[in-house]
Amino acid sequence: MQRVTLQTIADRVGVSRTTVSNAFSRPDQLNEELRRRILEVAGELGYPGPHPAARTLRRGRAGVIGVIFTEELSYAFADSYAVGFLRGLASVAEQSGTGLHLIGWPSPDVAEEVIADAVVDGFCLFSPEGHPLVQTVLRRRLPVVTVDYPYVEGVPFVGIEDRVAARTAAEHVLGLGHRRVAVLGVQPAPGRTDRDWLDLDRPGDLRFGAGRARLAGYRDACVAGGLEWKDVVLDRTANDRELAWQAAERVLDRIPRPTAILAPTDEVAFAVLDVAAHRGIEVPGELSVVGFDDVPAAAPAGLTTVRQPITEKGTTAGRLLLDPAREPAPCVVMGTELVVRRTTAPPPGAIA
Amino acid sequence: MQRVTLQTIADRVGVSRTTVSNAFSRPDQLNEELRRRILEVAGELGYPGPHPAARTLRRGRAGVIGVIFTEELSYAFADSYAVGFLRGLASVAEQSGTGLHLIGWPSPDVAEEVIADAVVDGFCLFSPEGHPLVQTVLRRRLPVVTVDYPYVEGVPFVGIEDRVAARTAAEHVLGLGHRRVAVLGVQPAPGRTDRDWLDLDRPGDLRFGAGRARLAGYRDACVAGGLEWKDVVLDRTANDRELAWQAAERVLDRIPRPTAILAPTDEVAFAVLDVAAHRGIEVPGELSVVGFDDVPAAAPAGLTTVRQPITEKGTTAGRLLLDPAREPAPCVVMGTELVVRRTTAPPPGAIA
DNA sequence: GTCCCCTTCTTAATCAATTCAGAACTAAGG
DNA sequence: CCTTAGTTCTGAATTGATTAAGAAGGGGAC
Repeated sequence: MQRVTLQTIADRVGVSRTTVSNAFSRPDQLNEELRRRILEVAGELGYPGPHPAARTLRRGRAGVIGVIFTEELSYAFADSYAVGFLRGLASVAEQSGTGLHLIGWPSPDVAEEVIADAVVDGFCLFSPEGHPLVQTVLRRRLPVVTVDYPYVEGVPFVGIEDRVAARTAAEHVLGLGHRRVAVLGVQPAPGRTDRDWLDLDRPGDLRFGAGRARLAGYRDACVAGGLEWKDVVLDRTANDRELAWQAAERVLDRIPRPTAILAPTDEVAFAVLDVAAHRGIEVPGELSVVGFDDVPAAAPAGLTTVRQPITEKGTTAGRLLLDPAREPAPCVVMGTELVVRRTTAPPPGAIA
Repeated sequence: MQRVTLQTIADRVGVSRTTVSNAFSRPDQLNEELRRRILEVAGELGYPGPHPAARTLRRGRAGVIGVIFTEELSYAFADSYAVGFLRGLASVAEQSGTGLHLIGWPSPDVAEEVIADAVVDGFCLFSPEGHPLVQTVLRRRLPVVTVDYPYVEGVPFVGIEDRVAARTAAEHVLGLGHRRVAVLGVQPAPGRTDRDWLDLDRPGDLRFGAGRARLAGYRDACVAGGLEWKDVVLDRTANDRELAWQAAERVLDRIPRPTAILAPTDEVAFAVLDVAAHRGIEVPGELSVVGFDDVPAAAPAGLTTVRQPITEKGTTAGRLLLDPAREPAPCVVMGTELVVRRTTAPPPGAIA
């Protein structure tokens, strides 16, 4: 059984391949009556429609943009921040009939292959933790926009001032009078690295984006507030419920216990709140907690956090990708805002 | 400036196009030294690698599967059930280097076009509410698996026994002694239909899948339990925070107030719990609530609900799609389980 | 010396469409 | 009657690769 192509139909109807193509793609180019006959024959033969790959090849447009994650795809869906971003991106993409091709990172090799093989019109690098595959992506010479990290000269960018934003969060807590402060850092998913990225003075590395920047912001505020950075309780975790829970336990078991915890993401902050509830530690009476992102669940939970325009980041990235390229490459830095809710208060024993 | 293709490189190096192709795709087919030279020239010329569309065309394999949603993509990311499913699907897809092409449904026309134009090796129809685009999808004559709804003869299927599962949920509540029961139904996103789908005796329609089945299950239990179906408070909502909230308000404002609410999804159940909390209605003292799905947030919230294997549905669907086709088309019906937690109890005034 | 195989490379066909330039014909305007 | 325009269709070129078949050359076995 031979495959059914435009030619098959053309032969059957007795017209040229061009005419059949027009019947599908440019109805105004042929007689309505003939077109009906062609479509009818196509139906009889079970023609699946013009072959998308052939069409893409000839037209030079795929109608799809690739979204690349630093982590496994499953992780992307598990994280509210990522989900919110995708929501924004999807909403502008679907307006122009553009699909999303999601690309995860099961292993560097596979990712590299998938990126090289993706039938797309452009890429969105969504990488809160920086992205080691930037070069692979740039090699494709397609429009690209990076989100959060890394910032690459000449490549459109969307992000926030992580360091500054983190600093305001820390200042809020210090301003309330806290002196025993703990800071949690996110690192890329477990096993991704064994280097001591908590060392903020080590030169930059694409792999550690927002996480390190936020950490640096916390330090800025602590140092400015008269705390020794080495006295601040420091621990690391990943943006993963299980690991965050463990980190929260470690920090809350410290003696003396910190009176405030700065979490690098809301997900981590929730883990801290859960552990505190389990331990019977009162929030904010005995413990203040600050998150980062202001994911949808933060408001109902009463979490004090730094709001960033999650969905808007997505829509902006989408527009940058779909709009005709501009010079110079746009670099959009969005605003953030500290949202004080019910998980922060003066430390116990403070004068009210 | 001419585009750089295999031919450009071939001419420059002085070899045939085939050899250059082999340098990229079949390294064992040529001399290592020559290969190095070819790649070097490719680098100098800024060759972006073999064109994916051309490659796909020739090879007949895209390395991508399309996932089609009944609703807008943004909605897909907002719903924990969908997210969980995608997580499962993504995990098996990425193992075989297969990408996911997500296709939403901004409007029927656009969706139709996107489906026709998607460069994919198969489709997964993810449609808790049934899917009017099945025909469009089948026309592509690619492997397909439908999830939840609809079941199409000859097409692999993954789902659960929604009606039976819903029935056990209702039986649980009735068994506790509740007689004033309210049932909420999900319908597709607002504006998708104006037909009275709450009429369970109306003949089936692809558009109304799990929602109606669950509703029917609730009715089964009520009728069997000696309640008149017309005495059961019935309201409709969509699987959307805002609309669910409004529906919950309507139902809780009824006089006499229902003592138990059966929600068609956990998302809707959460809305009911929120409204109850706002109204100062005690759960489960004054009101019992049952959800459906057992999304991750259900456990911490203590929600009594029907568990279905969300992520496993995704992995199963993925395997069905990627594995060589089998005859007859597999039809996987997965198990469900009532999980009783802290949102259900006997009605107020019942004998303890 | 001949035969056979292996490695390395080339030629030509193929994948399934789109698009540009132009042909054939009809209809209208002057 | 000639010109111009408009509609409808065709032929050939083009998109950028992969692949099967085959040629050229070298080396080893007999």
